[in-house]
Amino acid sequence: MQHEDLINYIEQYITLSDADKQIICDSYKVMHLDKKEFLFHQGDRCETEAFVLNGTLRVFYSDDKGNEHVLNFALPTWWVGDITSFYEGSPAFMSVQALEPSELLVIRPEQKEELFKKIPALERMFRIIIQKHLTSYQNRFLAAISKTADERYMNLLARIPNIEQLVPQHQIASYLGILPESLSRLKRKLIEAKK
Amino acid sequence: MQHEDLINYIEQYITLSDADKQIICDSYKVMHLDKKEFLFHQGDRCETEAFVLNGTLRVFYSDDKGNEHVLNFALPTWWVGDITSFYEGSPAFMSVQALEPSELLVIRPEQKEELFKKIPALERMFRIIIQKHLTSYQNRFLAAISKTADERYMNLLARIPNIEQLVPQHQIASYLGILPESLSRLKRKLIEAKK
DNA sequence: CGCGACGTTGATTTGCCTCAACGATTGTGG
DNA sequence: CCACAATCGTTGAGGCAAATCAACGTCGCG
Repeated sequence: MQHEDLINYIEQYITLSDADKQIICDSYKVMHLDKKEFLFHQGDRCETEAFVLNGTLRVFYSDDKGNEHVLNFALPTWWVGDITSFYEGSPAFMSVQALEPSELLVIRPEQKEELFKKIPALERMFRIIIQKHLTSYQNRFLAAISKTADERYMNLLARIPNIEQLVPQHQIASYLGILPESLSRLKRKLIEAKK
Repeated sequence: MQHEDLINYIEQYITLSDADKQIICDSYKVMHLDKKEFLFHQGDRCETEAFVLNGTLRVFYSDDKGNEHVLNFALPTWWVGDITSFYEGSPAFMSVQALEPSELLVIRPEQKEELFKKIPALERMFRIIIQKHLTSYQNRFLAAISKTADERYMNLLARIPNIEQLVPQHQIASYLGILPESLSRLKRKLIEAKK
């Protein structure tokens, strides 16, 4: 059953009847992304919100100079989407692209409205998830202005120990807000300091 | 009528009956803060969510080294609070302090639950507000890693032209993520460049 | 009045960027 | 299947933005 991980995830937050589970399975469709394929592009409307079953994705913003900045990664059991675009229909602020072949469970805005009507308790879960995202970006911002790149890197490693195996190094550099060259030097410095 | 500004604000989002307005007026209590007084402290539970009627406040985080970082200001018609602490009862991530004598309309968690039951359309409004906050912090983060302090300062001035009259300069520096000395130099450079 | 809060200026240091070059690996078309 | 291109990580030299440390003037207020 492909929806098993999602059901388990939701049951961390709320209790589901068998009927609820069936509704959820019917609402979320399996979707495959090839490596480098996009879930949606910055500027387009984001019409899919996704739960990652497996694979790895990156969420990034392209600035006016054409530089890409990784806002986040998306790993199994994480949610990915542009909520403002998804709910309000505005152009997406960022792009989402698979770094590896990935399996997702996706839902569209109308279906999500339906789902909320059928299982109102889900509203609470998603509200909490949005709050966590908000806190996460507050922390990223604080780290960006008050910590060195070394500290931010160590911090990332502490949160996602196997991140190096999951995404290429220049994507990690982008996530940290530095250049690949700087991350390379930084890592060497850390290794030499450890001796 | 002290709740007038709040009613006007809400009516930008949803339509209110006279009965709704009465409910809102009953739910939000007027609160006064003296200069330097706190709405709540980092680490405490945030039991008040506030709508600013007038005055100026700062939202800030104290890091492990004791340095304070301004996450945001709060000006008339802005909301201020720690949503995660407010809803989940966790310790507040930041502190909120009045920079000037300020008038607020405040609500407590239980009252807000009541309010949502009576006027469900408000849930939608607050969801949109949270999304805007999320987008705002994404932008702050991106600016912090990809723009110079000059650009961030110009950006702030564009968004809040009279910010210099509202808050002292070292608070602005903190908001920008730089030291007061740097902001002072930066401003002189901009003035000289203009000549 | 005198103290503390605030802003300014100077000298020096540091963290990361910029530009450039170069191996190693991956992947792709002939 | 090989050859060549593209992608990725590393290393070096030099530069710049902002931090750091320190000193000083001004203003407002108890």
